[in-house]
Amino acid sequence: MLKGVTESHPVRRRRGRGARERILKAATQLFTAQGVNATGMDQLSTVAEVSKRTLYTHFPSKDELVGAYLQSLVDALLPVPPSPDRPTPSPREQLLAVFDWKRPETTAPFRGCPFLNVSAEVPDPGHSAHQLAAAYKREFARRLTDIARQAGVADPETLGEQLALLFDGAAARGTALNSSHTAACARSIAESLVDAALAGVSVMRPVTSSQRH
Amino acid sequence: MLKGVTESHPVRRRRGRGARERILKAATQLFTAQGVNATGMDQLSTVAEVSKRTLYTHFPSKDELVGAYLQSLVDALLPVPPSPDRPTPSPREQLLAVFDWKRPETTAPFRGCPFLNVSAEVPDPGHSAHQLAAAYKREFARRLTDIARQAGVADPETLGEQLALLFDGAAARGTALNSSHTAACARSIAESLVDAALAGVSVMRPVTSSQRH
DNA sequence: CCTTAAGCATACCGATCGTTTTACATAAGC
DNA sequence: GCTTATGTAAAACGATCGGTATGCTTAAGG
Repeated sequence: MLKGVTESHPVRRRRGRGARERILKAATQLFTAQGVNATGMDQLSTVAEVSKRTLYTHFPSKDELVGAYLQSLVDALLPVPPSPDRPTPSPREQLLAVFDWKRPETTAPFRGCPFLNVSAEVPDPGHSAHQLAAAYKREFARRLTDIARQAGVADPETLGEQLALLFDGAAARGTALNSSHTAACARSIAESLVDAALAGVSVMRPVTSSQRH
Repeated sequence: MLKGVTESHPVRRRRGRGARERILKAATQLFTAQGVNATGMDQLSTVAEVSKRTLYTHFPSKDELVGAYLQSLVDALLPVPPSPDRPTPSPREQLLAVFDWKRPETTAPFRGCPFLNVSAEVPDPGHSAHQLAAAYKREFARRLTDIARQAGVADPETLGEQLALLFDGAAARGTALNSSHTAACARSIAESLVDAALAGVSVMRPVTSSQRH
């Protein structure tokens, strides 16, 4: 249906040199929205406007494409620790920022965290995708721990792990209930945990200007 | 390999009338341990020691078997609200009991909550399995809310939703990290939430003997 | 320009999936 | 003990999966 003008190869115009970027972009869209198992390589090549041949020259297997997809998400989704050269919000704001979700304007079903979804979709703990997801989840908690530690929290490891667990709860429950309202619930719990942890800081070191907003 | 004595049909002995129970038992084991997508009907019939013919006479499709599997889990996993005829632990213990996980003695990978896993495995929110999981998750929170309400908590809906979110966080994070240690982290948060909510009760109604342990 | 690296369409492969079919066997209840 | 509902083994179906092969086309850089 809606075939091109002639009958040889005119359906899809050649798109030039940016095949790899289009593939990764399509993988991000489809894997995130549908999951990795429900997304076939045929659909992926169609959405990316790339031939399967080109697809497999850039990524020799689906597993490798999934790996590249997850790797590309790491840089985009991990909370960044405060750095001296960049103006940073308060530690409280940094820790709570992970609960401020912006839903895309689409009507697509809500799927909370791609890494959690991959963990459930690929049951084998030895699979590269599962291990990448586990590594991300550990790193996610570590970043939060670093922020908490730099803020002078007494037990930053516990707070980081607690906030990460709250995030995962909001994400997983949001996926199950097809809603993002869970983030607000998680954030309210996180606020009390962060405030309680931050309340103990002032007795250890004086309150700085960036302490509380 | 390891075929029977003769060469016609002697491999598996006939098991008699309990086919449906064996099927559901095998489905519970395999779907929970491997996920629904990674479990094929062939493996299922083998583990259940049931022919595929019998399998399909009892459950006309895999979707229906998945539905029966999820339905059988509902009764087994939902926390029960306190009833006057049965001796019940304190509300605090009831609410926190959902975080006491008993890992099976196997070396199988840990997969936190079957309903969360199904939600991630079946992305389509309109699919029966996804909707069954969503219904369970809502009912799970409602049961916790009921317990909290009967305990006289000021805002039982919020507490129920918070505890459900903590549970889901521990389950999802446990699946990703292949560990059940997340339950302890969730429980510690839950304890402070429950204790804080329960602390406001005594001013409204006198503390009963079952109030706190 | 013109070469050539890169991309194109499409048919096909073997494997596996859920499901059906065929022909046969036996446990359970009267 | 006979009947029959219930069970069995195994092959095969069509669909779909990840992945490959073939042959051709074109955009991009010197």
